[in-house]
Amino acid sequence: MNVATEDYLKTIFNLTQQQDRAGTKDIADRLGISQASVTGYLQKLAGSDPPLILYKKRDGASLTEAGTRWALKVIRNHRLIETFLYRTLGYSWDRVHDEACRMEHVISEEFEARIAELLGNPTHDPHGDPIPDRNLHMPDEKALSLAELQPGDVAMIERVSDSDAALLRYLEKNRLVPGKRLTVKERSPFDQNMTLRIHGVRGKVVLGPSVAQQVFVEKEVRHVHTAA
Amino acid sequence: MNVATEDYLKTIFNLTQQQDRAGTKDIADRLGISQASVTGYLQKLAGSDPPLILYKKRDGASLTEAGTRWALKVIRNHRLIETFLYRTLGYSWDRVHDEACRMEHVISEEFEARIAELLGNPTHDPHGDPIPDRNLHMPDEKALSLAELQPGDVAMIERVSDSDAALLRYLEKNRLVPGKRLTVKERSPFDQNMTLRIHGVRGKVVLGPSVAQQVFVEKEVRHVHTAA
DNA sequence: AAAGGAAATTAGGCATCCCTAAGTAGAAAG
DNA sequence: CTTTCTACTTAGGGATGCCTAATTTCCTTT
Ligand SMILES: [Mn+2]
Ligand SMILES: [Mn+2]
Ligand SMILES: [Mn+2]
Ligand SMILES: [Mn+2]
Repeated sequence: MNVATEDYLKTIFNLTQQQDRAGTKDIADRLGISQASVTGYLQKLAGSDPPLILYKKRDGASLTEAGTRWALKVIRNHRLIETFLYRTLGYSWDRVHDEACRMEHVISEEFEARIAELLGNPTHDPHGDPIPDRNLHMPDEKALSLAELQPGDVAMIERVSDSDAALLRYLEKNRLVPGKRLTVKERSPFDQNMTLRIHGVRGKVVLGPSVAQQVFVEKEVRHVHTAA
Repeated sequence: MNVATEDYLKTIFNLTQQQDRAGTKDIADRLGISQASVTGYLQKLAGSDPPLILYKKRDGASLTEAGTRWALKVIRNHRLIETFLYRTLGYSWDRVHDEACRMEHVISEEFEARIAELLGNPTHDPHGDPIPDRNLHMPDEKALSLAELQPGDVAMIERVSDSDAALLRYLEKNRLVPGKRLTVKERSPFDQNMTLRIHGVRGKVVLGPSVAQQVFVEKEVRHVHTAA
């Protein structure tokens, strides 16, 4: 229906995956607009019928049932489009986000259904983010960041943050893509740099904490060798 | 860049294919907005830098060089998207227009280039309209309407008007699609109804003039049998 | 308890793109 | 030549979604 509303809902959804409420400043930062504009728009979204968000002055916003449904619809569009651009049109994974962020607001349900079909109803986008299904169900995204691992940990890359194109190019160059397994070799106590071995790839990779925080993993349970 | 501007330019382009200037009322009718709004917007388009249209009070609008280029870009997007929806996603030809009219404003040049490539640089959209090439060259659309044919004429359907979905469904049901050859059998002098035989299809089709006017053909030169 | 600072809000305003109502210009008809 | 009709323009205004500047609230620090 409406580009601004959809981008607000999507942003609030993403923010409330980690915290329980989305603050005015965080929303403003993500959307690249002023805090004052956000305040005004939040009031509007809370006052619409049906209300799309719960909003208490000075306490941020969270989505209502209606808002969540709408957000998931946009997120499904976004991630399906990204997958389509990547797989069918041959886009590189750092170029799909902006295109999807514009297209997600204009495609019809027919378009959505047809690309989902064409792609075989994919469950994850190129960055590893889960795609809500037709009924808008989406598995919980576990949020264990690579930065939280310790030396000796083995993990599989699940997904990476997709908003910074330069970061995506950097990650791809270093083979830090969803599906790859890795072992944490070292962790510097001073700058928090991590040294990794990526399985099936020669050499080691050293990552600063700002990068490691943007990569999310599933940790493998290590075999425990206790002396019997 | 801008949805409103692009739809105005596209509309003016289409109108000036037949007349030399696009009138305020015609533009208003096509865009479904008031004449007053059109007047205001035409003034803006004429005053922009560079000017996108030539506009003289009470004398309608025509595109400048810059305006033509922009219009052709949007038309290329539109027709490529229609072709893509039709061929790759399996849309029916009466459903591609609205989707394309929304998407045409948001896709990047990369998207345009990639679907053109995927489709093998098509020269015509599903309705038979020519697609401007990469350099925005487009062959002249000849505008001989089926309604202008006489009994005995043989012609090939080149293109059909694509703005009315119900008409498109009707045409398809009667096999009046680009590429088909037909012979005009009769023409009623009272209501201008035409009776056609479509080659390779059983039976005859009777078309009223309002339908026949929306179908454009290339007439075949008939063999002339002169007594020597 | 007071000061400082970050986050949020209010106030006022601007650009865009549309509207209705009222008036004007020009062409066609009488 | 005058009336009438149509197309067109002007005037005035509304919704949307953003802005900056100023103020308020609340939390942290001292
Ligand atoms: Mn978006
Ligand atoms: Mn993504
Ligand atoms: Mn359009
Ligand atoms: Mn078409």
